[in-house]
Amino acid sequence: FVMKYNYNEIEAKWQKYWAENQTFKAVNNSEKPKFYVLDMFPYPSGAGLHVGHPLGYIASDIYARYKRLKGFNVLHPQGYDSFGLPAEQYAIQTGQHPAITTEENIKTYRRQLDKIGFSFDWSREVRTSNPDYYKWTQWIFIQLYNAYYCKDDNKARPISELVTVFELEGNQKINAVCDDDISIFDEKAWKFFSKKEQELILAKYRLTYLSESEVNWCPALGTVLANDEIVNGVSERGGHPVIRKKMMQWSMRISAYAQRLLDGLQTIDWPQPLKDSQTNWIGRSEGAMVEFEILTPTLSNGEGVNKGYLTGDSQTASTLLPHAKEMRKEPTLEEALLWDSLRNSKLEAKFRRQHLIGKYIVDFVCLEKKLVIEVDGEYHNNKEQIELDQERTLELEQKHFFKVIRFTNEEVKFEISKVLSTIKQVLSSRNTITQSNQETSPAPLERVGVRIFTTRPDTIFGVSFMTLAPEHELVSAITTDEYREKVQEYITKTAGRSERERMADVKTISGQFTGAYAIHPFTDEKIPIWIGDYVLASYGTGAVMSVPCGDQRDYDFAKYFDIPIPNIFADIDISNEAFSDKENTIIANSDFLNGLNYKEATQKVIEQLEAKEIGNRKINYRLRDAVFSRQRYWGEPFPVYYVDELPQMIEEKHLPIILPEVEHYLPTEDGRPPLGNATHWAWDVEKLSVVSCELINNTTIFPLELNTMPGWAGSSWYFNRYMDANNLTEFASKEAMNYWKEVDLYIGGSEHATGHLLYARFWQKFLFDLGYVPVDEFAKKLINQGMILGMSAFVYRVDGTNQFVSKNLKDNYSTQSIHVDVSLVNTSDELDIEAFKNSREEYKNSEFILENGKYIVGREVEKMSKSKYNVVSPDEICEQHGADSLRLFEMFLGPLEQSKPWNTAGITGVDGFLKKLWKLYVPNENIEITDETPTAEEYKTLHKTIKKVAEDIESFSFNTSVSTFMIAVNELTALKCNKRAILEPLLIVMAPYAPHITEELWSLLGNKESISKAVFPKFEEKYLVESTKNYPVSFNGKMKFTLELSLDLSKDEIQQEVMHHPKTIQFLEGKTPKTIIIVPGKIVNIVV
RNA sequence: GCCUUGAUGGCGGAAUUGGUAGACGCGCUGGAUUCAAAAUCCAGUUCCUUCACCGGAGUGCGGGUUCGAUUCCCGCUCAAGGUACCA
Repeated sequence: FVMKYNYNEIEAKWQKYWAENQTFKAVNNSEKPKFYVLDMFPYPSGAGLHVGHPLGYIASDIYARYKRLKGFNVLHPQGYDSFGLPAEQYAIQTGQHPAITTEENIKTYRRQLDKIGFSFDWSREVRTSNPDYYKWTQWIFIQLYNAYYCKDDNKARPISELVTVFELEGNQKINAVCDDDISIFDEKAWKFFSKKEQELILAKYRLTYLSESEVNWCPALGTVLANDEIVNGVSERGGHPVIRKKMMQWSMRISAYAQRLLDGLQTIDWPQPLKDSQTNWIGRSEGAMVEFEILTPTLSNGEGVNKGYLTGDSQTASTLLPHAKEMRKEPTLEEALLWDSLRNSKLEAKFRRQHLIGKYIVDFVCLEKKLVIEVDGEYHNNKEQIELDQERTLELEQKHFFKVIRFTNEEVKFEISKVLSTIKQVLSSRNTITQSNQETSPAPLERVGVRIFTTRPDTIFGVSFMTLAPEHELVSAITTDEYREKVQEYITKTAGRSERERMADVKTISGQFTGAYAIHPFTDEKIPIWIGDYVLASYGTGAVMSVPCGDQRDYDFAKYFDIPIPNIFADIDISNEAFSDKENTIIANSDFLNGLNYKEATQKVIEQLEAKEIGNRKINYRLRDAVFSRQRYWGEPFPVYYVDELPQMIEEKHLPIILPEVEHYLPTEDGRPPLGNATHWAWDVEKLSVVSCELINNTTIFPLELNTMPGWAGSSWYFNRYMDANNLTEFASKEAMNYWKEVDLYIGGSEHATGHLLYARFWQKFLFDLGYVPVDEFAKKLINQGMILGMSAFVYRVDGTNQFVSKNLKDNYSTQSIHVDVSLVNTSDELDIEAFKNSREEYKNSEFILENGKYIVGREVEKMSKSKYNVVSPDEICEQHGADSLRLFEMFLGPLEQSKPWNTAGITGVDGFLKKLWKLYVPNENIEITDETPTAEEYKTLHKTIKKVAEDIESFSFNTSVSTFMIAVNELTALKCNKRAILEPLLIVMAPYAPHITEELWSLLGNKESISKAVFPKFEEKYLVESTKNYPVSFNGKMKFTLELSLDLSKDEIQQEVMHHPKTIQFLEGKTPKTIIIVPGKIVNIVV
């Protein structure tokens, strides 16, 4: 019986033992302190794991095992983010159900993970595609739908509270996050709104809401594409045209949490670069919102439009306005009659006639009271016309929040006094509407002005023009006839370029004057209004005040179009470029701002703007609400059905709503999402179940939502589910969550910085607001593991031949480099020529130009990927070197957070170490151990190892631990140590890194229980105390020799010893030192 | 452009509050063992000069602070990642 280090056998044995004994199962209550170590769960792709994937898992596993040894109750779970695109695409190609391929992939993943010996508690496994799991994803969605964000409390609250307030006093006092286009209404108006109108208003407050947003639709592929799947306006795959298509989609009001997401970063220990990218992504900028009044020459002749009573839709305004003028000139008899009566009666409201609202010209309107009066002609009996009128009323009421009342010609002609009294009555029931409630629009809605956001309100006197995005809604309304053609031409030109093209091409300056002018709020000067595509419609208000002296883009624009560049900075030369240094700004030529610095001037100008009610302080965020709908099959279905186009949540007790079966995984031919193919996808409100689509009658059976949720839905809360993964009645029990609270250590890739990690923080804060989770940041500490890069290998084909030339001879030829599979190359970069020839038909008859009888391949570090033939699988490493070797080697490669190339050749180092370790315990054929007292030297080695490794693990410096182990084993081998008092604790220290070999040796030493139940040895300083120090003696800071001296010596005694040393005398060459620096226990430095 | 991180032998990397630069491992060179190979063991391995000793230079580049700088400060170069006409 020979005890050999047979890693395959040993590793299989212990993996089986751990599984059978449920060694790593965590309990939800314990005397021990808790510790939660989490990995980002993987998407189980068909390709399986490569050696880069387990890097973070190994690190977290070491940490988890270490914490167990340190006496913690450790939760270390694992699961699968199993909804996703690749399975769906595979399904489209093969017809194979994504659930089946996903299941297969998970099996592969599990097998691969098990081989590496992780200490996961698999009893808590989650899969996002599992109905028991996505039931709760749907549940959270419903909670979001039923909540709004209250700015007074700075948290989410139930939407039902909002309804109560609306019923009592309307929305006038509500301070909540909502859509920009909300209007003010009182309780009477609220009651006046139809159910549908009320729902549409509530939608503007809900934390998840439907809105029309654009998607990239590729008709040829019949699918929606992500931005990065489009290159130059055509699909990356196939090069088919892509069109922008508007679709009703769910959005998440993450913008409500912008400030808290920012503030929360202060409280969590996450990597600075990651915090920085979240900070940038949220993009908070402080400044002011300012409204500039517009002079609109074309409109100034007409009635009621010169000074800002424009309510028309910019798209149609230009064509409708002349029409309205015409109608004003030639009113019908009835219109004229009513107009006179309205003016003569003592109504306190001001009416306008033939006024543009949205895309309609209404007969009479009182803007202050938001009341529209329409007089119908004789065609009102026509059925078609009635429908049109209804549509018109609906839009005016819902979109523009006007009350519409109608009279017939007959009523006006014969019963004018009754008509007037009705009008009076309605007027008195309506509150005066003067202000929109939200801070982004401080001015009355009816005023024509252009609102801009600026971070430099202090430079307002430097404004010499304004620029609007070409898509800005006011553009066509303000453009003068003189410039209309050119403006239209410019708009058409820029619309033809995609956002991407526009962004890529930042050098070309382009723009067009509109003919319109704004009025400077302080100087009353005329400011020309331009349009230019350097202004983005999607940021701020889509309009800027251009201060060429203070902003380089404005400067370049002004230079290009010969617009004046007034200088408002004291003593700054702006003849070559703009000056944008806030810190060194002193304002000049700016009336009441003269002489002030950036901060003072900003403060003062905002005060003035607020006093004049044309502007206010404003914090703007770049963060947009997140689109939450995907036109995909393999995702969570929404628990939503539609009644009269209004979304309805399915009651929580009927969840989960299970993903239906479909025949095809592509969208339907008419462009509906894949769930449009489902035959059973309708909601029966009586049976309370999903039924056949054929039964839809829109009275009791309604269509279900066809979109599915995005990939980040399931991953935004899974860390909470692990705390109580098998709970059937709650997403996790209160007790479990109060015990585990949050993740203590989260390890994963930095690529999730602005996706998963931001959304997950958002959901956690939301769940916290509603009292469902105990903390509002889900992960205390986060570490980003670096990427492991592949070492690609290349062969060099001589152009136009079937000859391949070895690396160092290739410069003599004209060659093309071709990726070659790394498995065909040995550790000395030599190509296995026979294997290469057989690898592909086209290489069969290749010839080779060798160097020294060998073919040497070229090497290059690249991302590991199948297409580069540089993938190394952990399976083959486990097979050939063992899991412990793999674990140690991955850690040994370098600092966890750095990216580094993989080179299998280096693994022999840790292989050798493990063999030496084994030999230390089993020097001959049997384990040899004594209970003798160790020597001081042996103790010293052990304790410095304990100290270093504990420090390393706690500072995530896993690579240095491995070298510490090597040093320890080398030293103890040299000492021929076989003392139990040394070798037993040493195993415990190494157990987190190399769990299998340590378990085996631990049991060979006679221990009955798993080493993972042991206690991490206590470090004792006394074993490291030294009596002497080998002092480095430096001259002018350069070390020249060392000198062994007792640590008891005083400074003076050290100086005596050093100065009398022959080497010192030699180096001094007879000179007297200027100073002698002595740091006892550290160094001696002689200055000459 | 902006933000972040980094730059140390042939390679991966170490040096924890400023105190012996290059730990540990790979690779390479030489040796032992072997018929031979693999495996194992021993020695050497920053560069320049030298047979060797001695000596000199040296942590991306240029300055500075300090008795002493890979470490702190200023200016620059390059690389990687994030982000972007963000007003």
